[in-house]
Formats: sequence, structure tokens, C-alpha cells
Amino acid sequence: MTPIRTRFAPSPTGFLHVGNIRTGLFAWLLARHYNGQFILRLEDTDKKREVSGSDQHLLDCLKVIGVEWDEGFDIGGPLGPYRQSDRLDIYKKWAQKIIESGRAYADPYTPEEVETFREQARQEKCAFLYRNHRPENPPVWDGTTPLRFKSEPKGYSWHDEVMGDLATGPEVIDDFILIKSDGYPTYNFAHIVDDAEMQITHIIRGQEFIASVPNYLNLYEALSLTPPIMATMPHILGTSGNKKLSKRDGAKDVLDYIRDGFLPDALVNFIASLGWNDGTEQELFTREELIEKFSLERVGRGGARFDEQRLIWMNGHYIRELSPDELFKKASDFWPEAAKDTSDEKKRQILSLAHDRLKTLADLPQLTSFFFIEPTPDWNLVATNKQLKKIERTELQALLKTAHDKLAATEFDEASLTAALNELLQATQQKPAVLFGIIRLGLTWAPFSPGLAETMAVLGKEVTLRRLENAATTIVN
RNA sequence: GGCCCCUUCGUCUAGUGGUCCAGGAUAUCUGGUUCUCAUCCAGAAGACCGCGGGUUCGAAUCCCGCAGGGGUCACCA
Repeated sequence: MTPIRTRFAPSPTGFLHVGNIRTGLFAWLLARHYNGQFILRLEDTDKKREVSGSDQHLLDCLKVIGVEWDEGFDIGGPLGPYRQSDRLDIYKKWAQKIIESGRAYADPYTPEEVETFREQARQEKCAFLYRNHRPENPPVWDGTTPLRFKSEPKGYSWHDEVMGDLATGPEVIDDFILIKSDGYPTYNFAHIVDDAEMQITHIIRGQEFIASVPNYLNLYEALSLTPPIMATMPHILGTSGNKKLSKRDGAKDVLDYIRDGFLPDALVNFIASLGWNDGTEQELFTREELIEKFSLERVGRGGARFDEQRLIWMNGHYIRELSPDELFKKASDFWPEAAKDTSDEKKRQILSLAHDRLKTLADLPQLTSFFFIEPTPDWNLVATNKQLKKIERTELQALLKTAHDKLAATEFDEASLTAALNELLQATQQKPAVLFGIIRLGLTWAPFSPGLAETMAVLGKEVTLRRLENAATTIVN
């Protein structure tokens, strides 16, 4: 059995959002699953829509999530070039072959004339078919006009690895453009040539192409090519409505998610589980498990909504699975500004307290800022606390003072601090919710924070005592 | 409008004729974990399986119709 070869063939027309990258991810998973090859091809035949720099951006997005290709437009390979704009001669050669076999002809109409035909079809509320206007004696193609495929209308039935058995009638077959008047091939032509030359065995693409497949089948026949196996992915839907995810619904690219503190592994797991599962109740998959278990047959046919909540949950899970060292490395760009002079050792201590609490790495500042800067007392936090708001301010003040004095005589390691807190509880006869509540606020002035003893241990004796004293003196206001 | 595809808890999904008065996860809510938040644990609520007909002793699962949604009908991919 020949090894399978899949490809991801994006266009450099902007950014690669998470919906689009899934197609690439699945193609990659399939290739790896069967120990085949994964090829990265750049489909840059539309000069008008090209956005400069987006080819590099594509590479960055794929690299950051750990998708690696065996041949590609950046690294080359035996069947290149892999950038379509570098393959113009190849398309010309194939075009010549079709012309010679009588299956292509020069399009003599101006775009305006074609638009008139199209408008007419619209008025009659029927599908536009260029072949109804096929010229009887087209001029010899000189490369300045579009070259059209001369189709042979007929019905097709074919198998799609995801969608199952599909069939259409001859009414969908039309004469489409192979080479545009600017000399560049259309996607419709170029991808067929490229997939053949690059020996692609499986085409994985979005459902916007499904309606064109019969036309491709017609062209494969004209070219005497065996079509690759096809797999059509349903769209990923935006957070609202039923349209496919787009930039307009706030779709972000992979790099945006990394910047927002998401982990590549979480992203990969999440994107893979949109529309795919292994048939068990497993939700979390390592990269190796995905490769091992992935199959096209288990890709769902319906569109899946991109639910960021689920991604956040998954990301929290992957963060918790990180070792302290790994987390420290990954978190390096996410520390609050005020942390820049803090030692790595201190940061590691702080990070260990925040570890379980992080949903994304970007949560780090709000979880830890009081370790780096003096928090501003916010008595609203007391006024809205359901235990503390019932207590007289003077009593809270007394508690803070008692705590201060007790802690002044305590070693600042976690065990001693825990013991001291317990003794305070005894001595004051207060509920933990009150005593610990006011101490916690006096120390952090944050709506939430790590456990008390750990927090004090990291803050250190000097800072802890100063903050408690400060809280006690400002409380009268 | 033609053609094609899709349709199970809010969301991601399991489910290929009986073990499904539909399971898991997430999100939500409640309780527990000496304080908050998070984790973890326990529990609750949440889907008349898009609707209507069949077939069958029996259907989320098979068939037919309908509806809704989506895609496509480019010198874009």
C-alpha cells in the first residue's frame, strides 16, 4: 500500500482563523495516523486578494500548534515547487494538453457580457450555466482571455469520507475557467494539477467546495486522472447565528489565542474535538492519542459551534497538567509589569500559588498583582462581603490588630503560619469566614487570592505586618 | 430559484432496531473541602432525539414527506 499523502493548501489572503486551521489539523492528523506525508502548499493565484506577510503568518500559526509538514512552500521537497505562483509553467503545460484534446477553449466574452448572462439567469431564478452560452467557434486561445474547460454534462455519484455517498445530476456541470486572463490558474484547475503532481491521496477541505466536486470529477476524467479520496469538513459555526465562523464574529487566529494565554495543546485538543470524537466518552486527548485515534469516518457531518467556554475549561486543564517548570517557562510573557524586578525564585513561589487558579496564562496579573505592588484598600470589598458586612468596623479593626501582633511573633513558614492562624481563631473566638476574611482582604485587597498561609509566606513578614497595620489604620474611614 | 448537505440537553457530543422514559463533557445552580477565588468531590436541573407519516412486536436509530438551517450557482479560494 502506498503511503498516504495529505495536504493543507491555504491562500495568503489574510489570517488563518481557528476554523480554517482545523482542516489543516485534520489533514495532518490523518497523515501522521497512517505514517504518511503532510504537504503544505500555498495557493497564491489571486493576486488581488493577496495580503503581504500572510504566507509567513500561516507558517507561524501552524508551527505554534505543533503541526509539522514534510514538504512545503518554505522548505521545498521532491515534488515542488509548492507555491502556486511558481508553478505557472506547469499549469500552462497541462492547459495545453486539455486544449489539444479539445476539452478547453478560449472564452470570447468580456466580463460584462458574462455578467449579463448571469443576470439573466438570476432574473429567471435559475442557476447560471456558462455552457448555455458556449461559443460555437471560439478563437484560438492566446493567453489574454480566460481559458474555459469544455465540460461534458453528466450525473455523478461519489463517496466522501465524511459526508458519505453523494450524487448530483448533469445540471450542475458547467464550463469553468481554468486559466484566468491574467495568466494565473483558478483554484479549480490548479489544485487538480497540483494534487496529481504532488501525488496527494486524500483531499480534506471545507464544505464550500462540495458543490464543485462534480465539476472536478468531470475535469479529472478529461485529464484521465484518478480523483483522490475526498473528505468534506462541515463548517465551524460562529458563537451566534448559524453562519460559519468568520473574522466578523470575532474569530481569532491561533496566534491571537496564544497571546491570550491559551496553550497549543489545549487549542489542538479543542479544535480537534469540534466535530470529531473517538466514539468513547473521552474528552481530553494528548497529541499522540489524537494521531493514534483519528479517523475521517468519525468526523461529524453537522457544523459545530465554536464555544470559547469549553476552550477555557480545556485550557485550565492543560495548565494544571503542566509541571511547575513548564508553567514557569510558558508564563514568562504574562507577568504583570510590576513583576519585572522580582527574582525568578519569588516568581516561582507565586506561580505555584496561582497554578490551579489559572484558566489562561493571561489571568496571571489579576491573580498575582498584589504580590508585586501595594494594593489600594477597597472597603467596598468588605461592605459587600456577606460575613464581614455584618461586623462593626471597630471590631474588624481589633481583629486586624490582634492578627498583626500574633503574626509579629510568628515564623513565616507555611506550617507555623497555619498554626498561628488556628491559634488566632481560638483566641478571638471568631468564625473563620470573618477572621480569615478580613485578614485576606487586608493583605490583598483582591476579590480572590490564593490561600492565606501560603500568601503570607510568600509576601514575607515585613510586608504582611505592614499591610495589616495599614488596613487597621485606614479602617475608620 | 436550481442543485447539494445538515438537524440529539444552552454548547461540544455518545448513540448504526430492543441493554435509551437517551449517556458523557462543558456551562449553570446547590452542598462539602477551617476565608475569597480556583481545584477537587458529591448532587440538581437541563433533549418530548426538527416536525408529520409509515415499516416493525419494538425506532433517536430504517423508509417517505415537510420544515428549518447551511453551502453553491465568481476571471475567490
